[in-house]
Amino acid sequence: MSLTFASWNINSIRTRAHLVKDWLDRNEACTLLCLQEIKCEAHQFPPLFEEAGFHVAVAGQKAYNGVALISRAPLTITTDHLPGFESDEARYIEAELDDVTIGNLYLPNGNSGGEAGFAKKLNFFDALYHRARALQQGGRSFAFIGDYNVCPTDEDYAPKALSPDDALLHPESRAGFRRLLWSGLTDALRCLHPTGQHYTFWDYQAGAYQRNSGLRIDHALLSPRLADRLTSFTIDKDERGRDKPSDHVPVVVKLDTAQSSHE
DNA sequence: ATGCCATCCCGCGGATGA
Repeated sequence: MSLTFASWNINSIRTRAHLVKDWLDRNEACTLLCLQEIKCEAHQFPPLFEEAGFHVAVAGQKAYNGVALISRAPLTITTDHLPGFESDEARYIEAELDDVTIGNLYLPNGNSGGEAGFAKKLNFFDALYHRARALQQGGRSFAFIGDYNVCPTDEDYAPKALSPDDALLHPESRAGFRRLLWSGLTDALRCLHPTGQHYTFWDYQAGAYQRNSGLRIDHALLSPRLADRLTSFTIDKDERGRDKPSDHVPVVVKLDTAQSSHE
């Protein structure tokens, strides 16, 4: 069957629960929404989604980070942390939806905390690579979607939107992303739109959105069989223009019906 | 120019974000 799923760094779900609910109501084809930076613990997650019939799974923590899944279909949670990422920070939750495994991730920014902070970012990339290998070896179709906090190439950020030494541009950050591609994953946006500016984040400061001074940092990486089913990747840029928006916008992946195997 | 803006915390300014 076809499958549509999405990712949105919401920058506090308690502040923007109504925006998410409105978005879900206008995007009925979206089966699963992956959220990052919910910035609360599970018991603080707004109840309106479950009250409206959605299935909700939360890996939360106080004040910072936190990821969640909001689904129209029942989910099986496989893990609420990324194996091999040695941290208590809530940055990963993974679920099975039919025959597809979805990993929802919030990668460390890497600009704070000095060398240890940047090492944490690289550690997450390394753990994600090993998670990909494990899922591949288990024969699973999977997608890693979320806020990767990396601009993969110079085409993925507006001139002067970041300082040249920013952790989002660091060669080792980009190498971590490329290593996932080399393991066989497909960058869904670049598969369909090989060139051009396709930003997913605009800073709150200095009129970045009005100047289109953005970044492409929210990505979906697809395993080979899912990449074969990819039909569209859309960036819901209009959400950035709403009242009190997140600084990120939703990205939506559509997959066609799986082909049945012959012989 | 490392601020501009926005979130969180049992706040009264600081850490974090990217």
